[in-house]
Order: sequence, then C-alpha cells, then structure tokens
Amino acid sequence: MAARRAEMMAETRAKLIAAGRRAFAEKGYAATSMDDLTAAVGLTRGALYHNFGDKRGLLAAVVDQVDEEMATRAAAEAERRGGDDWEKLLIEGVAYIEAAMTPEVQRIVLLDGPAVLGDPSNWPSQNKCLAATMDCLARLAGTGRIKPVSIEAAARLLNGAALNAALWVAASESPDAVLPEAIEAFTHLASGLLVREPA
Amino acid sequence: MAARRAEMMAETRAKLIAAGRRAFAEKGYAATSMDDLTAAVGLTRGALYHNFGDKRGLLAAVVDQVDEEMATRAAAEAERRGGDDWEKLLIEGVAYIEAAMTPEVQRIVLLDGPAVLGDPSNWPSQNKCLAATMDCLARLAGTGRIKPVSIEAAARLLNGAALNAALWVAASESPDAVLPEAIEAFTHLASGLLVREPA
DNA sequence: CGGTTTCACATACGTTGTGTATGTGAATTG
DNA sequence: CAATTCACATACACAACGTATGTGAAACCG
Repeated sequence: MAARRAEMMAETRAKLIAAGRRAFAEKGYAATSMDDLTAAVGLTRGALYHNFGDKRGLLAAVVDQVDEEMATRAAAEAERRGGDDWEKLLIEGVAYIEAAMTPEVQRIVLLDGPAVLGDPSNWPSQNKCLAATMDCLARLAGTGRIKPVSIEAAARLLNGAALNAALWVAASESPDAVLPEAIEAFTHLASGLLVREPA
Repeated sequence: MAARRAEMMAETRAKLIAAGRRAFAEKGYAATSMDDLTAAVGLTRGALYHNFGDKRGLLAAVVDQVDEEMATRAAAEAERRGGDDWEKLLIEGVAYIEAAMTPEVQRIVLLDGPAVLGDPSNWPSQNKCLAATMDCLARLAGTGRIKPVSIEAAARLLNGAALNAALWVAASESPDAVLPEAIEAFTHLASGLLVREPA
C-alpha cells in the first residue's frame, strides 16, 4: 500500500466525482454547494479547485463518466442479444431511453449538462452514446439498408428523440405504463430511415 | 392616457419580461444578475419579486412568451402554405427547427428552461408547440394515415428530435450547410409514422 | 542522508447575488 | 378628505463562488 502521490490524487478525484454524481443528481447543479460537497468526502474546496478548476469542471467530469457508462451498457445490451445492425440500432436506442429513466441521468446529463456545458456536440467527451449510434448508422448506410441521409443528422435526431422521450416518460404519472408507448413510437420513427419497411 | 394602476403594472411586467429575454438570451440564466436586469429598465429588484415571486418566476414568464410566439409562427407558416394534415405536421416541425436556430430560443427554451423549470411536460404553460403537434397527429390518426401509436409519445419524440436537431445545427461550424440535412432527416423519421409511404 | 523543491490540498478573504423584511408615496376607496 | 391599499424601493442577512496565500508531506538531488 505504497500510496504514491498520483494514486492519492486519482483517489481524490474519484471521491469528488462520486460525490458530484450524488449531489448533482439529488439537488441539481445550481443548488449544490461545493463546500458541502467537498466536506461530505472529508475534503475542502481547495481540492476541488485544484483538480477541476471550477464547479463546471467537476460537472464535466461527472457527465463524462455517466455518459460513458450509458454507452458501455447500451453496447453490452446490444451485444448480449444478437441481431443485425438494424436491430442493434433499435436495442441501443431503447437502452438509452431506459437509462435516461434514472433521475441521475436526467438531472445531470439531460438537464444540467446542456445548460451549464452547452450543447453536447461541443462536449470534449464528445458524447459516446452519439458516437455509437453513428457507428451503427454508418454500417447500415454501407449495406444500403437505410436511405441516403446525413449520418450525423440522423444520429442526433434519433438520440434527441430517445432522450427527450425519457424525460417525458419519467415526468408522467405512471412511467411504467407509458414507457412501452415511447419505445413503440421510437421504433416507428426509426423505421422511417429504412429504404423498405413493411410495418 | 389615464394610466390606471393595473396598466402600470402590466407595463412593468412587460418591461421585465423583455429585459429577461435579452439578458437570459445573451448571458444565460445563471449569469444574469437581477440587480442589473431590473436596473436596465429603470426598476429595482423590488418590482421583480413583487411581480414574479423569484428569479425562476421571471424565467417561466419569459419561456411562456417565447414558446407561444414559436407556436403562433409555426401555425401561421403551416396555414400560409396549404397542404393536408401530414404536410402541416412536417411544415410545423421544420418551423420549430428553424425557430430553434436563434440563440434566444436555444438558450432560454432549450437549455436553461428545462434545467431550471424542469421538463417541459410539467410547465404550467404546457408547451404550446407540443400541443400543436399533438393536434396534427390526432387528426392524422383519425383519418388512419398514421400507425396506431400514442399521440403524446409521437409528438414528444418528434418535437424532441426537432429541437435537439436545432441545437446541433446551431452548434456546427456551418449551420446553413447542415440545416437542410437536419430537415431531411427529420422528414424521413416522421415518415416512419405513416402506414403507407413510398420514399 | 539532509537540504531543497514541488505540489496537493487547506485556510482565509473579498465579491457578488439572492431572498426577505421593512419602508414609502401615490392611487384608490368610502 | 381621511384611511387604506399596494406597487415598488430600500436595507439587510446569508450563502456560495473563486482566488490568493499558507502548509506539510512526498519527491528530487547532491
């Protein structure tokens, strides 16, 4: 248990990011005090500003981590169930909708993230979920299964629809009841990209 | 020019809302000081808190106004050009994308609005744009032109896709170049709702 | 090994902004 | 015309961010 300097620092960063996920998810970005946040993990604001520059820097790190987890989980789910590229696209899309049902993802990635860090397209982490969707679409375009359309545009629209749907579902009175409706609508919309499609 | 008390108050509210649109659009909600905001129109924070309760109240009023303008413009555009219900749906969708190209709409309605006021589904103003889209879809469902799908879900997905697309377009290097791509992708996606559709 | 330097983090301070409690003067009411 | 309302201004308390400075232990070096 040598505890080198770099290891200590990595641990500090991890603790702060973890605390950020909790606090931002529960109270929202604006209502979260950096004094309380750092104290909750036995540190002070000094550690925060040294490691992340400012409050936004911590949010960026948190968003990056959550985004990566979402992408990884969605990819794993698509991998687990087999299927061709088209089915993978749908599975991933549905996985995003389901992932975005958690308050943590909604508050941090969908609401505060864009407001504080700007549109995801400019995020340094460059939105791994979006990249995965573009990958899928590119393969489909290569085999000519989807109409000739801008890959990036289609990916943006699809993900935007999925995540926005999740916000609506979560805000509804009975999320469990409307979630399938959202998934069905999403599937129909996506099918609009196919060149041939019987229901 | 009697200047009744109620008229004065309405004027004050209008001035504050107008100032809010400017400041929120330019500097964002969080970076806007209510001291500066009110001073810019020759008032103090007293007027603000008396009329809107708090800072969020002003944002809600601003969002409501902008949202209503968007819906009105989109409806007018759909009216101006003729077409059946399906074409109206597309025209309105495209109108939303184009409206959301302005920094004012992006910053206020798409970024700060949801972050501060929560998901649009719970807004008291109840998102007039969404209502218009649902109207269109309901008529289309009535005549059996679209697949049997939850109207609300489809409307949410469509608007989510449209507005998200606008954020992406605006953030890109050459918005004019990618805007048509976004519109094309949107049209394709929407066509996924149709029961029969040749390209 | 001992002195020096680095650096991760803590402490202290100034500034800004929100919300609230209270004051005030003009418009309304009886 | 005296009393009251009320739209808004003034004054205050408190919270939070960012920065400037301090500190002690680890790393470096001869």
